[in-house]
Amino acid sequence: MSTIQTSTTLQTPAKVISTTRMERRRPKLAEQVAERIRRDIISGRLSQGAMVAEIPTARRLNVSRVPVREALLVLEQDGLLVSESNGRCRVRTLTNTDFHEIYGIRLMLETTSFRLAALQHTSADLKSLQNNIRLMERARSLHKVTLLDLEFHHQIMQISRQSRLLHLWQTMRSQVQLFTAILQREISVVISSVRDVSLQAHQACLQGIASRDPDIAGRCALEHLEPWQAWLRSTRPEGGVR
Amino acid sequence: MSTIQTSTTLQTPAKVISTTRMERRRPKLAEQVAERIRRDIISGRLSQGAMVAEIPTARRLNVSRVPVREALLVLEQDGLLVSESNGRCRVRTLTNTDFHEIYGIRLMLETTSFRLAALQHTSADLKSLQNNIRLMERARSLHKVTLLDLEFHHQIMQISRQSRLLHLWQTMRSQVQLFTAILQREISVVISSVRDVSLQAHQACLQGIASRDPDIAGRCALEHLEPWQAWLRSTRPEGGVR
DNA sequence: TCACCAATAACTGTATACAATTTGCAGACC
DNA sequence: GGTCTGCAAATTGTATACAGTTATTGGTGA
Repeated sequence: MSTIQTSTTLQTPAKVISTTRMERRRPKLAEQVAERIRRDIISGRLSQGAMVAEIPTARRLNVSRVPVREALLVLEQDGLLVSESNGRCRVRTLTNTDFHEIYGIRLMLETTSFRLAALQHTSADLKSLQNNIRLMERARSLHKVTLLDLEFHHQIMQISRQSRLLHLWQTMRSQVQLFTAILQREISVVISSVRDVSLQAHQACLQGIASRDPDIAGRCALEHLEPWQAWLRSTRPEGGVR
Repeated sequence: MSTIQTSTTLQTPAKVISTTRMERRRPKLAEQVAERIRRDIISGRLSQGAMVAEIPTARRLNVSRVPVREALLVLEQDGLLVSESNGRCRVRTLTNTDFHEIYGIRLMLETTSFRLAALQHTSADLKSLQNNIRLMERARSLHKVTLLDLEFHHQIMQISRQSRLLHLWQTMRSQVQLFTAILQREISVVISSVRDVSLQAHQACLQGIASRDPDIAGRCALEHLEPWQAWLRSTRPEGGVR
């Protein structure tokens, strides 16, 4: 009993240690468990409000309770779980208010990162972003497009070179993913249109950052997220986030 | 072996369970341990770069390793500890770059909360802030002033009524406290001057929020934090945060 | 004196054990 | 039928055990 059982229906990342003697430590079980539960929540296999108990989870994944406990602690920090007063955990239920909140927080973080990126980027950074755009042009699945989109924004966070900003983003990232996944399940989206909209927006973002003007770059963040805001407002107008 | 030993030199919060059958659960050991280590770091009893190992800490606090492990996980999330590739934890060492970063993140969070507070506050909220100011007028110790200052900003976060903004603030809060504590240890400050400066700034903040204009309120956040920024720049100009 | 190596001590990662609490259910009682 | 009660099962909080890994120390040879 030492590795997560891979026989169930869920796919495994199979992140074996790269043999290239990188300074990469063997991923702790807790991390694997957290990642697995995270995927289950985002994919909807664990539905909102579902209880996530330590013992059944540990049994299901064929590990002891200790790594599960730590995983749950992390997932609670990430806002995917809420712990009740009796210590039990449930998958967080997202309301429309939560959607607005997540949107607002994301706007705050991205505006800051865009501004910093505009001030601090190197030509290599721009190339990297350009590459992401090229990859998205060729993407043929919604999943791939979604991943590349997230990666694009992550790259900009990294370009801003602020470990704490990146950290806050990582904290919110799971919720953003959950948010996106839920929306995609609710509304039927067409791959090509999503990709084209994203591409257009990303190209604008890249230009804004390249301009080295933080105000222009910051406005790009706002404009990129605006469509979501509009859609949210039309769905249910629930107090302004900004 | 079940409660944190209180015999050492460190004071204890003595947060006994309120017998008033509140829906308040008994605080877990992990939380108490985390709080204790947090205090030790902020107060400087645990110096920067010091190793915080599980077994000695568990022995010192007279608990088992499990609560300590969870506490360390939380404190790492809070940015007070960094874990090395071998799994060991050290107290984070703050450089001047970190000071700038923390200042920048705080400015981002506070600007957002000030804007939201301007839009959403009730008269009770303003009364509460006013009360904080009154208490500070009477404060006679630097410690008290510092606590009230933090409480003032915390209140504004709460007024903005965004659980995730509050959560990100809580995540950064320890580092802000550490930041402040270190500065106060480095530069000799006079109680009355700190209090007077804070009071003046807080009064301006209150007015800005009361104006219900998010732009004015946001500018208050900037102006409140500006002195720190100036001081930081004069100490060592290290790349603009904004 | 310095480099190298082995034995040992200490620490982390994970599993298991146990006590206290909570939940759920079955049957008694109104 | 509905509600109360008490027992059994499940779950959490904490402690301990054990294996594998890392740091340390002390000694040996050049």
